[in-house]
Formats: sequence, C-alpha cells, structure tokens
Amino acid sequence: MQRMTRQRTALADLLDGTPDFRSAQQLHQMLKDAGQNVGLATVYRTVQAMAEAGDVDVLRIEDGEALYRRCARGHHHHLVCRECGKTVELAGEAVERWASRIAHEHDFVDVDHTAELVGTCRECATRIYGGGTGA
Amino acid sequence: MQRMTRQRTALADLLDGTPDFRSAQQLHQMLKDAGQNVGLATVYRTVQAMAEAGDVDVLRIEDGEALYRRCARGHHHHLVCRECGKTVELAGEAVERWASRIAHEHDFVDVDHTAELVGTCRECATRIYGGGTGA
DNA sequence: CATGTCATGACAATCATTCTCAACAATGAT
DNA sequence: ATCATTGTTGAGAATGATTGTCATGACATG
Repeated sequence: MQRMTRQRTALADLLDGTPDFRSAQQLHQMLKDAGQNVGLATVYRTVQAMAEAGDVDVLRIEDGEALYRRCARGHHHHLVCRECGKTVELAGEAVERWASRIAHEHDFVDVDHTAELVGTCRECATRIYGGGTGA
Repeated sequence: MQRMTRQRTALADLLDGTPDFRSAQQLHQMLKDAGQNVGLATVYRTVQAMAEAGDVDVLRIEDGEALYRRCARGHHHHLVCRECGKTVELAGEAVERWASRIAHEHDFVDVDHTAELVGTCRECATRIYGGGTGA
C-alpha cells in the first residue's frame, strides 16, 4: 500500500505546480533540475500509478508519446493550446450524450470514448498572426 | 511524383480487403504471408503517405501504437469493437458542433479535434457475457 | 531500534518507428 | 526497345520512449 516516499512527494508537488501536460521524460528532467533526483523508472511507475488512480490525466500526442497533467477528478476532456500548452478542462455533457447515443444506435455496449481538442489560444494567435492593429 | 510500384499496389490491395484497423507491423506480416515481400520501412512510408493523402485513417491505441485502415474520404470518427476490431464510421455533425462551440467559448482558433469510441459490439458481448438464454 | 516489505534506481531489454544509402525500377524520351 | 532520370526500396543501424530486472534502500510499525 502506497508508501509516502521522498520521490512520490516530489513528483506530486511538481505536478501540483505544473499547469500543462508534460512527458515522463520532462518531469524526470524537471525534478533533476530542481535538485530532486528521481530515477526515470520511478517517474514512469509513479505517473502510471497516479493515472490509474485518476490523480492525473494522460494525453497522447501525435507521435505516441504520453503526457501527464494533474487534473480535476472525474471524467472530462481537454482543450489544449498547441503553441503554449495552456489547457482548459471541459466538463460538459455534450460528448457523453453523443457517445451513448451512438453506442445505442449501433448496438455496442461498454463504450468508452476519447475526445480532445487542440487549437491555438487567443494570446498565441495574436503573437503569431499579428495583433488587431495589423496593416 | 508517386510512382506505381509493386509494393504500393500490394499494400493498397491489402488495405482494400481489410475491414479492421491494423498496425504497420501487422500489415507487413500479412504481406509476407501472402507471398508479397515488402520491406517494413516501405510499409511505414506508404501508410504514412496514404494517411497524409487522406486515403487511410490512423488510430492510436493505448500503448501508442498506430493502426491504419482504409476509410471513406473526408472527416469522420470511429466506433471500434475492442474485441473483434469491427469498425463503424461515424459521420454525424454532433462532435463538430461541440468542438466549434467550445473553441468559440474559450477564444481558441484553428481547433482540431479527435474523438473515438471503443466498445463491445453485440456479437462479442453475446459471446463473452453469454447469450440471452443464460441461467 | 529491528524488521518486513514495498519502493527505488541503474542499466539492460524491448519495441515501434525512423534513418541511411547503395541498389533498383517506373516513367518518359529517343 | 533502350536509356537516362529520379523517385523507391530494403536491410540493417539508429533512435527514443517505455518496461523489466534485481540488488539495495527506506517507510512504517512492533
């Protein structure tokens, strides 16, 4: 049963102070930079345990790498800025309703769903495409 | 520009006859089994090109592995049976409307979305959990 | 403090995917 | 049909994330 070790505390604290999704490799490096040496294998084990326990959310980017982020408990989706990583948690029921309607229509049971939105937030869009004062 | 080679023909034909999502490794093995030796690197290159061209859809499973399937052109989502791989293409507008509403509400632009459903189809549910004649 | 486990970490192993680059082959011109 | 051009292939190496191994270390309790 989950002992409270220095490593787990360090990782939990780090995640508490990190608003964006990070990979296990990044978290490992961030801990090292903070002077908290934690083995890479331990970081992997810990974030996976936290994910299973529902304490962090997992996101897979295009190349298959897994990213982790401390999140509100319970089922929800995300809107992530592709430029700065800013993340908004989405709790609405619209997707849930869609999923269960589709499941029913096609006679499937135990239907899980994934739904994630990736876009560019106002700040990054302004920075990249230019401010409203353009021309 | 895109030469028609034995390898590409073989892979296209294979995908045409394969209703479920398959990994590049699986497709490579299936080609070998069919007596059509095609290099693994070529399979990867070809499915990726097809994916970019919109000729196949890509799905990432839990461990990050990429699966490919010949699909209808245009944007759509999938409902996949986790047991047998049976796949239904979903073309409705519900998710699109949800995505654009959320994007607008949070002031994001260029919002892409992914949405996939994984469940158990009627046949597999019956096989696994028992027919209606149980007890 | 002793002690029993669970946890850790250094490193090897795995595995999908990508890269390299010389040999090949599809296509168009002659 | 033959040739030249140039995209394509394939065998294997390289990459990189993730997982496995297992001896050593450290919580938490008696």
